[in-house]
Formats: sequence, structure tokens, C-alpha cells
Amino acid sequence: MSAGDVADDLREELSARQVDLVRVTYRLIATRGIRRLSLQEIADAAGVSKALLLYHFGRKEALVLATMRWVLVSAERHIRRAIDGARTPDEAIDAMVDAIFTSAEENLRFYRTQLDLLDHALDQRDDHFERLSLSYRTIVNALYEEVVSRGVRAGSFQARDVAEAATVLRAIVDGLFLQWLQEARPADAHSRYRDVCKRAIMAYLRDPGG
Amino acid sequence: MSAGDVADDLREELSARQVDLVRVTYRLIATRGIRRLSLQEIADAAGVSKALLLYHFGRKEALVLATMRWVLVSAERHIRRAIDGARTPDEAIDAMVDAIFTSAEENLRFYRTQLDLLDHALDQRDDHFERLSLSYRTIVNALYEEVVSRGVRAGSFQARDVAEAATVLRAIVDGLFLQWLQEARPADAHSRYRDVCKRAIMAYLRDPGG
DNA sequence: TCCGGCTGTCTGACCGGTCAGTCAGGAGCC
DNA sequence: GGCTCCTGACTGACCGGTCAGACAGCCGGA
Repeated sequence: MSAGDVADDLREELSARQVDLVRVTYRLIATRGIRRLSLQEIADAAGVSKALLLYHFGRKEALVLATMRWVLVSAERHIRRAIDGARTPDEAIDAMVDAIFTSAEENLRFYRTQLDLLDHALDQRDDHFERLSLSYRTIVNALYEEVVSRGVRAGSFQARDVAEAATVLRAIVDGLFLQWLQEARPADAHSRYRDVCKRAIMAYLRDPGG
Repeated sequence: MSAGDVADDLREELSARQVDLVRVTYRLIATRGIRRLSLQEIADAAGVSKALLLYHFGRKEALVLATMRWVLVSAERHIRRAIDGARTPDEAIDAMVDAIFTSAEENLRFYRTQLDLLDHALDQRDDHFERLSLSYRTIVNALYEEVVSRGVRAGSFQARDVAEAATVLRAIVDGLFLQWLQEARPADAHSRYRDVCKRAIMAYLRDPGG
């Protein structure tokens, strides 16, 4: 699969009205999770009728899919900007982790959405979600690989296999978020997890001889 | 919270019949996820009536809870045995990861269940699932801490903070499983992820001076 | 040995509620 | 009139949970 195909999978044309509705949907995901979120609840929150959602998106699944696409595109852009602005490999890691750990509120929404996406993707019946999940994973892994390989070339990082290192970085980030989500008071623990994440990645990548 | 409290949360008395039903339920989770699994489907798979499930467990939630408890207790015992049999810190990591990466089929079931547990735990309304999730997390983290601190005392591992290292180990394991779950052909990738897991943990813990 | 009552296990039929999706039609605008 | 945007009322499917009662085994008494 080429990068073009992946990007195509994420690209989508949404009208201004649709973006409004997608935004409302996204805001609600954190509290209930998509599965428990009825169209009626979304409609109420948006101040419109339930039928309007179906008018604009046809099916609930399409609304959910559009919401996820919208979120993932934003996330990718956000991380991309962060690493592009960094001048050294260490700075890139720092900026990237900062870009990922934005705020407790935002991360709660984002990872809840990610979990919902995974849930849908694991349902093999649903090809759309599976492909969306794959697209996002491919894109993000490429970002991680870029950061690692820059560091390896600069002699700051050690990695026997850049792709594997990217996978591990991804695992550290996602795994920490999984635990963070379960904290009794996520907001209080947010900055601590961000620091743990930075230290863990550095410990993993740091060249002992460097 | 003392270790006793945690263990109490996991302990439960199940009749032989209940264990039968729990086993059937667990077997079905991998394919559909608990949420999409109706009592009728479980009953059909078990060859009994739906009403029987309610007779033995009262509510669907209780059946799900019992299934999760049963699975988590088994998992904890399994890991515990693995690390107890190891003679060196490196061997302990190796045995532990092997104990976690049992087989593609089993891991699919287990992590699907974990995701379902997380999903329920994030629904703040549901105190039972939140506490079960906490109990399991506490127990597993203690196991990880034990392995790390043994290695630190033996001079094999380096860790500025044992609890933090345990968190990171957990993140690596869980994060890798998250990605493994999304692989196109999980069965084929299983042993590769297991090896990546071992290497990642070793790279993270390895004392550069050792 | 037979009988009547009791208990624990199990079931089919049914109920109430929820929810995605349909449809006929209204309001404003060109 | 025709178009887009929008709505309230409705439908059909599904699902968790209830309930009255069936059935088998057991126990104590005659």
C-alpha cells in the first residue's frame, strides 16, 4: 500500500454542517463511548433532530466513521508539525511526546475514540473501520520511524531495526495511555505519565556508548 | 489497599455449573466482544436456555464479571508460576514474556476480554468493573516490580524507580498487544511480537555498564 | 416399596424498553 | 414549482430481564 492510498483513506469531503455535527459527536465520545452513544443523544447535544443526522450521514456508522477520520487527520497534522519544528533528535522526541500528551481532557477524548475504533476494527464484518485503523497506524508509524531514523543517523539513538523501534515507541505511548486512562484521577496524573513516557523512550533509544 | 483486599476482590465462589457457563462465555468473547454478545448467543452455544444464565447469575453484568474474574485469576497464576521458576533476572523476563504470549488464539481471547474490561471500567457508573480492573492492575504491577527489583538487586538491570519501570514494562507488553491485535494475520505475527517484546524490555532495563 | 411433598434446576412465553432507520410532509429560498 | 434542509411520528428488530410452571431427585413416613 502506497502512502497515497493511505492518505486517500483518510481524506474526505465534509460540508460545514457535517463538521459541526462531527464536532459535537467527538465531544460526546469521551463520556460515553460510541457504542453507548445513541443518535438521539448526539442530536440533543447538537440541538437538532435525530433525523437530521441520518439525513446528512445516512447511517450511524457513517457518522462515526467521519468523526474518527476527522480526529485522526487532526492528530496526524498536530504531531507532524511538532516533529518538523524540532532541531535535534532529543528535541524531536520531546516535542512529539508533548504533542501527544496535550491535555487530560483532550487525551481522554482521543484515546476513548481510539479504543472505539479498535473495537470496531476487530469486528471483522466492518471493513471500513479496519481500513481506517490500518491507515492511521501506517501514518503514525511512519512518523515514529522518521524520528528514530533521524536520531540514528545523528548518532544519538541506537536501534537494530528502525521499524521495530517505531513499533516499540508506539507501544510505550499507547500502553502508558491505557494505564493512564484507568487512573483514579487522570487529570492529576497526566503530566507524570508524560514524563514517564519521555524517560522510557529515551532509556529505550539511548545509545549506551553515546 | 492491602494485598489482601485486592485478592478478595478477585476471589469468588463459583459452582461447577457456573464455571461451565463462564467457560462458554469466555470462548465467545474473542469473536464478538462482550458488548455485542447477547445472552441468547451464549445460551445457544452452551446448549441451554437464556433464562438459565439469569437463574445462575442474576444479571448479564454478573456473568460478565464472573467470567473476567475467572480469566484474570488464571492469568495471574500462570505468570506467577513462570517467574517463580526462573533462576536469573534475564530468565525471569524471558519466562514471563513466554507466559504472557501463550498462543495467538488464547491471546486474542485474553486481550479482547481486557479491552472489554477497560471499556466497562471507563464507564464510571460501573463500580464493580472499575474495582476489578484496579485489582488486576495492582497484582500484575506487583509481579512486574518483583521481576525488576530482583534484577536490580542482582545488578543485571538498571532502574531509577522500580515502580516506574514496572509501569513501562506493562506499557510495552500491552502496547505491543494492541498493535498485534490489529495485524492482518495475528497468528503469523505472534512469535515475532513476542521476540520484539523481549528485546524491547531488555533494551529498556539493560544496565549500560553491565 | 410406594407415596406425597419439597427443593434445586431449568425452560418457553412474554414484557418493557431502547435504538437505528423510514417516511410524509413542512419551511424557507431560488 | 422545485430544491435543500429539516422535523415528528412511527416501525421493526433486538435484548435484558421476569415469571409461572415443568421436571427430576431426594427424603421421611406409612
